[in-house]
Amino acid sequence: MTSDLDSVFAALADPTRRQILAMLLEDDMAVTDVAEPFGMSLAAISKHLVVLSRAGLISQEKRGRVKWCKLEPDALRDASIWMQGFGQFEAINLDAFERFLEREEIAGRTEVGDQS
Amino acid sequence: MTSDLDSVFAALADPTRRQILAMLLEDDMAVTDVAEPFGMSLAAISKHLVVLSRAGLISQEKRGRVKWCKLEPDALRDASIWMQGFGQFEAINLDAFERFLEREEIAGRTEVGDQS
DNA sequence: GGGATCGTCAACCGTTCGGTTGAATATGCC
DNA sequence: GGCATATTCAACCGAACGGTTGACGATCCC
Repeated sequence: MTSDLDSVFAALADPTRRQILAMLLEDDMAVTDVAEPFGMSLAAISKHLVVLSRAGLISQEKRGRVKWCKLEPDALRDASIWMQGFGQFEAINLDAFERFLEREEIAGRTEVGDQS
Repeated sequence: MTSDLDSVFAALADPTRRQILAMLLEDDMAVTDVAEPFGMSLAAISKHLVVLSRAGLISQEKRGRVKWCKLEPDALRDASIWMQGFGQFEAINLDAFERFLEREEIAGRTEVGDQS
């Protein structure tokens, strides 16, 4: 739900967003601090954070007037499982991968008749 | 180069393309056969294949008049390493991940002054 | 209350994306 | 040669993306 592959991969496809994730790997950060290293408006960063948030890759909690951003690495779990099914880079839970493919196929089929 | 994270993740962000990859997991396929299960024009599938090809996720070899599509799972390697650095889902080569982050950061910086 | 700070909203802009259709280019086969 | 098959090209379309700017709403603090 929160972390479907479409939104997760789309979120990861932007280098700014990947860099934000890498920054959050170190520690939680306020939006303004996230924006600081980028030569980009705060609004732009805010939008990137929305994308990451919708993909489930981060969570945001407002404390006072500052909104703290926190990495949510679990959202990468399904995506990672999906990818690992393709390469045999390391030992993989092939079972999980196959279940995942099935789930996605079903999701794809239901989507067709279910554009809300 | 061929498999930078931008293009790989962008390619994976589309469910049609992920399904194509899953199909190619079974066997190499001709373009027409790839297109068959999708309710979509051949031209659309052809474009998807270009995207996958540019991302390095598949290779295409023309034999006669039919062009065979082959999965190239190695292209997922870097992306997989990148992702695994975030979650501690399984035992990971953290070293590889850190080197990767650095490489990406450098690439990001050079891109700025280098829009050809 | 009032000014500064934090963050988002809304409108806009140019580009890319995912799809279509119709024409064009190979190639295979009789 | 000539027709069928396989695939791409080119032009077009609407929607989504990534960014900007300026106004706005909260919150902190004096």
